[in-house]
Amino acid sequence: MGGPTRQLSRERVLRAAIGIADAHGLGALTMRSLAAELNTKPMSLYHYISNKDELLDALVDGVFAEIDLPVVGGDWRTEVRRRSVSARTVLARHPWALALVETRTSPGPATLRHHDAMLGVLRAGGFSLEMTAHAYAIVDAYVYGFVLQEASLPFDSADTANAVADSIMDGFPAGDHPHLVEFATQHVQQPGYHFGAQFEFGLDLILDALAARREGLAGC
Amino acid sequence: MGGPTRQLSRERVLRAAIGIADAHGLGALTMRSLAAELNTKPMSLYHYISNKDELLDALVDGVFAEIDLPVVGGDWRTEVRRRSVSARTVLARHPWALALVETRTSPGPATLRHHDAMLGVLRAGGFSLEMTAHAYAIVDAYVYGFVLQEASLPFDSADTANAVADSIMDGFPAGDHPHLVEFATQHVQQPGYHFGAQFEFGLDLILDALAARREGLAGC
DNA sequence: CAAGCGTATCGTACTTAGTACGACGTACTT
DNA sequence: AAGTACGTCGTACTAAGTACGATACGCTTG
Repeated sequence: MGGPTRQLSRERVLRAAIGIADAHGLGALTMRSLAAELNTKPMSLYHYISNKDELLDALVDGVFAEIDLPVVGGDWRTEVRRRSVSARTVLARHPWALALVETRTSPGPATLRHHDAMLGVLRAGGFSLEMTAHAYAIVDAYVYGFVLQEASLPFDSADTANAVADSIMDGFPAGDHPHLVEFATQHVQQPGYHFGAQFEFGLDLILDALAARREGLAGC
Repeated sequence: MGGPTRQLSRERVLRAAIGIADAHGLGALTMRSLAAELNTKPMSLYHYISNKDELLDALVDGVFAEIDLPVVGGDWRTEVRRRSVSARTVLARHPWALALVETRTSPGPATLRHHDAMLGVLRAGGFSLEMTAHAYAIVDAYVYGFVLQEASLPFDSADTANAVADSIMDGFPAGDHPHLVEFATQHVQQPGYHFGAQFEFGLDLILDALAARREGLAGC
């Protein structure tokens, strides 16, 4: 876009790829669209990435790099909470990333650094190895799953929720799905409703529960 | 496969599609491969599905249909637990389903029935509308996220975990990622390790925490 | 300055996938 | 017996990934 065509670079390629995926979805990210965005031709890209799969791996790692690293010295609850909020924000900004995570199985450097920091914070916080495994699995399951739900919501705001609900309910006998109807009309379609606002409630609930079992002491 | 080519039907098409996705992944599910599996030609399929997108929608709904429906009369904790374990089992059996969930935004009949039952169980269990929203969001985030993690693990068993860990650590200065190394050697590579076994621990932790706040009473 | 070389770029074309269009056959109706 | 509707499929167009090899540009070396 504008200006003389600068030299290509792996950096520029990756940045442009993220831009396309953010703006138009993963489906719009093709070698051709990527080349066009960079004012070049598809085959020129293959000097910086060996194939599209490797490009996708790099994108995932790039997203992980955007997430706040927890600080190993600090209070475990504070650090885990901060990085979880950050992870959720970042993943919501790049909704295509989660779909990729599921397929890619070769973690990049930023991903590894991230995992290492999280494990370090939990261990330093007094969690046993086994409880560290539990805690990390639970927190990440929650974060990923929450983002996944956000991404698959058929609506963005209460406004569109209305229309969507109506269109879905069409074609079903009235009285079917009574709880869904109650939920939609009495909760989702209320003024201040915003699905995303629930994130921190659940996160704190989970962190509380983990704190209570940090060293194996039973519940309350 | 074998026998005279029976009459096609939407049922047979969907069943074959699920079979291919289970066996060889979503990527292997093409209109051509699907046609071949059914001893027919690609264009014949279009009499039963209007396009591939609609096929994918139908697949997602088919997967939801496999999940145990919670019983609205029963104890909320028992029912939510049972259906969550079932959901995790089903989604693990069809690992491609989660990737689809993220893109599809028009829920099918089985999906709606499922949501309705879950909401009903929670409401009947004494949860306020708001706490129902929280509880459902948290439980499902956990279930989805856990399955997502399982699906993206680079290994299936402790055996392969070993090899994978080694190959990943190659190319990094020794001493980098100390916590990751500790975690891998002291925990993941121990005899009985199995990531999936953590599922119920986390689920119970979350259900305990929800029970404690069911009606807004503070923590312990 | 000329010759040579490595690297970045790109033109062409092959392959796989989704699917539009319309022809064909079979079975059931009238 | 003739028509009709529906299921089937042959052909072909489009989009996308990428192999192969040619080209072009800039830097080194004699």
